[in-house]
Amino acid sequence: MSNLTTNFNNKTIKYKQLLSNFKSLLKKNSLKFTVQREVILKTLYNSDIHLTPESLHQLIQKKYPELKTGIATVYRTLSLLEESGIATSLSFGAQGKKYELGAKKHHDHLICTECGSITEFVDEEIEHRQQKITEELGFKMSDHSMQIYGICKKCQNK
Amino acid sequence: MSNLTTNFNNKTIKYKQLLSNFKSLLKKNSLKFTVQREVILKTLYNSDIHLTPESLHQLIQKKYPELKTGIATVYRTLSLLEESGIATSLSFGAQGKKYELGAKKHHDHLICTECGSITEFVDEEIEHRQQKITEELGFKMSDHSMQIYGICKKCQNK
DNA sequence: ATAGTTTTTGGATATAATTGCAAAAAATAT
DNA sequence: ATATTTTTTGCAATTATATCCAAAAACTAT
Repeated sequence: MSNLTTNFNNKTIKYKQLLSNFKSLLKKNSLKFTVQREVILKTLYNSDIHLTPESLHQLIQKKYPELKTGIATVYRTLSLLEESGIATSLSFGAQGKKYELGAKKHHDHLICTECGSITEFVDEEIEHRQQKITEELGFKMSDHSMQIYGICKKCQNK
Repeated sequence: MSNLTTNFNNKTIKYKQLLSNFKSLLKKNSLKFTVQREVILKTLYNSDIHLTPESLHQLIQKKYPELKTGIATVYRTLSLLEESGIATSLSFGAQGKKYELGAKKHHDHLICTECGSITEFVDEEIEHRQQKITEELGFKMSDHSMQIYGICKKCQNK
């Protein structure tokens, strides 16, 4: 499975800092810093909504048409970002996956199964428990992801 | 590919009970009870490992060749089972999805990124917090999923 | 049991995601 | 700077997953 090495953890971060983290991650794993990878990272950073690989690809094609970035590269880079903990993906069953930078600050997700909206939240207590549980089981945690599915307030009032 | 699963707190329900739940769910939603749906449920029930749609399909074809169950039906039924909370899927990035019956008792997952093994666990405190958080946010929770990624004990000692 | 209605099915088709490969770009060595 | 090595890229091919549709099966009402 994944064999990437990472060493920084995720806090709210300026793009410059993020980029520098990304670069050192690449170097550490003998990967190359390419203009496509940068553009993908930057576009994700500048988007405040969760993007699908497809929509991210379209955004990039429109903004940087001269690059002719292929969809395969978008998929590959998103996987890379996810494996290294820089981005996170949310599963939407039939509707595919959506990505976001996980670099802001760690948080979990409430997903409305009616309208697809995503609400983020952080709960220290849960984070704590997770740490404790993994320790008890002799597991060395590197990452986690949690989603709660249900119906949001708006959709309940319809 | 590794596959061992450890169950803690495994309150397995009887197949008869599960089947009856499934039937009433179908009726409630004006869906029909078909032999294909039963075979898929039963095969999932009888497997103690997490199955991909593809491997589930192969198992069924081998055991019930006269049914000529199509892969599309397997996918459709798995989605149905997941939506209704009877089964859960775990994402494995490039390696696709794996399904299990969620009917035993709710649990979360520790996934080893080294060997791919899955360990299940339940933590009441986390379950509690989840409930509380969703209530506070006016959300009506129907389901949730949590995965912790890291390195398992075995793989650490290599 | 039979006929009428509704839903599901398998197969084909369409879309999403991944992978192989030769050419191109990036890093390294000279 | 240029040549050599390593990795990435885009495209095409493949595999995974979802959807369309006509025929078949399940249910309902007689």
